[in-house]
Amino acid sequence: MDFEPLGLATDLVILTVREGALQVLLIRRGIAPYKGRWALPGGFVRPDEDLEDSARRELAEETGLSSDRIHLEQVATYGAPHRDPRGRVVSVAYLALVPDLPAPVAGSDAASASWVAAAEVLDDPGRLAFDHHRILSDGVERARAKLEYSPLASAFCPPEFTISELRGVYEAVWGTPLDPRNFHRKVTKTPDFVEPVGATTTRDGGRPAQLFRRGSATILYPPMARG
Amino acid sequence: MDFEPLGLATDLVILTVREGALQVLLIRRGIAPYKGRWALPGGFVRPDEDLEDSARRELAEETGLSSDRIHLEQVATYGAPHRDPRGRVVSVAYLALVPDLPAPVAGSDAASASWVAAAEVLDDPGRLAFDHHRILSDGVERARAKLEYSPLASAFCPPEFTISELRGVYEAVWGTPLDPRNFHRKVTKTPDFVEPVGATTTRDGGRPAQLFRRGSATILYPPMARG
DNA sequence: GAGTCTAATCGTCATCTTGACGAGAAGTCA
DNA sequence: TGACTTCTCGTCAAGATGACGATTAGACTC
Repeated sequence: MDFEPLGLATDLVILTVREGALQVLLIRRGIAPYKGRWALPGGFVRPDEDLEDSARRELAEETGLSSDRIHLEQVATYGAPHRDPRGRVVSVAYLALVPDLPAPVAGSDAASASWVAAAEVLDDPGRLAFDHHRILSDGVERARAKLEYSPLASAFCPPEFTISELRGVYEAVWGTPLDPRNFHRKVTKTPDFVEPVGATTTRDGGRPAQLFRRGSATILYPPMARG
Repeated sequence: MDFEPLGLATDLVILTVREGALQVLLIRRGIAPYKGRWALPGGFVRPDEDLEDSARRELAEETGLSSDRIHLEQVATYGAPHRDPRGRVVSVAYLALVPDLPAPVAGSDAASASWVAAAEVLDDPGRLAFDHHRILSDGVERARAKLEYSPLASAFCPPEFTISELRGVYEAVWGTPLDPRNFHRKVTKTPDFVEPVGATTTRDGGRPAQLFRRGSATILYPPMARG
C-alpha cells in the first residue's frame, strides 16, 4: 500500500472540578506552529501504539496520573485537511475526568501547563490553537451529557465524598444550581449510584455529612435532570 | 514533518428498517485481504478530503443516496496497530440512517452489496472482516441510544409516515414490542416531535391513520422509554 | 455553655409521566 | 351485513419531580 503523508495524533480534554468550577488542563505551546498559544495537551501516536494507549500516555505525562482507574473515553476525531499547518494531521480526541489533584500538575514536557476555567475558554473562541476550541467544546458537552445518564460525576471526586460534594460537581459542570434536598433524594434513592461508607465528615462545614463511595451502577435510569 | 506510514479510512454502518427488522448494508470484499468475506462499506480518505465528506462519498457510492439530508454522524475511530494486515490503517466509523430504499442498492464498485439483518450479524462475531463486528456493534448501540433522546427514528421513515410506522422503527431497532396506545400518546404529546400532515392513509390496514412528518424538535425530553 | 451559623437530612404536597389496559371509531374484506 | 384490523381516546394507580418547610448535628463566638 502506498499511503499519503499523514500524521496521527491524540488530543486530550482533561477536566476537573476545582474551586467550584469546571476547569480544563491547557498547555502553552513551546514550539511552532502556534508557539506561545494555549492548546490542549496531546501528541503524535507512536508507530506501534493503540489510540487509547497514546491518550493514556499523554495523560500520564501531563498530570502524573498513570492509573487505569482514570476515566478516559474517546470523543471524536478531527481530520479537516488543513487543520494543522504542518501537513495533514488527524487527531483523535479523548476526554479524561480527574479528581481535584492534591499535587500541582506534575513535571511535563510542555513549556507550561495550567488549569483554566472551562467557561472562560469556551467564551473566547480564539484562545486555543488549531481547532482545539471545537474539540474542547465537544468534550465539555460530552461530559455534561454523561453526568445525566451515568454515575460518572464521582470520577471528579475523591474516593470518599459527600452528597453535597457530588452536587457541587453537577453544579460546576452544568453551570446550574440544584436543590440540595431533591438532589439528595435522587442520589440516595437511585439504586447503586452511591453506597454509604459508614463515616461522616465535617469538611464542608455545617452538620456532619455522611461519606459515600461510588456504587456499582453504570447507567442512571431515570437520568439526572439538568436544572 | 516526517510521518509514519499510515492509512486513513472511513467505514460506514448504514442502517435501515426493512420488513420489520433492523438491517445493515454489507459488501462482499472483492480483493484481499479478507477477499470474499463480508465487511462494512468504506474506503480510504482522499488527500484533500474531510472525514465526513469521505463518508458521504462512500455512502453515495454504495447506496446512490447523495442527499445531504441523510443523517450521518461519526461514531468512533479504530486504530489498533494491526487491525489491518496491509499496514497501519486508522478507520473513522460513521453511522448512517436511511429510509427503506424503494430502489435496490445502486450500482457500486463493490463486488456485491446487500442488506442483512443486524441481529444475525451481531450474533456471529466471525462474520465480518477486520474489526468490523466491533464497529457494527458500536454503531447499532449508538443508533439504539439515539432513538431514546432524539427524534431520529423518523430518519428511517419516508417523509410522511404514520405513528405506527414510527413505532415499527422503534420496535425493530430496540427489538422490543411497545404498547401502541402509550407510544401514540407519548409521540403526539411530545412538542414538535412530529407534526400532522392533515391526510390519512390505510396502507397499514385497519382504521385509517393520520400522516405525520418530522417536527422541529432536536432532543426528546423526557426521553422515550426503551421497553 | 448558650446562642448563632451552616449545611445535612427528612417530610409534605401538588403535578407530571408512565405502564397497563378498556373501549369505541373507521376503514377493508368476504 | 358482519368480521377483522388497526387507530385513537380514556381511565387509573404507581412512581418521579419540583418547590419548599422543618429539624438536626456539628463548629464557632461570646
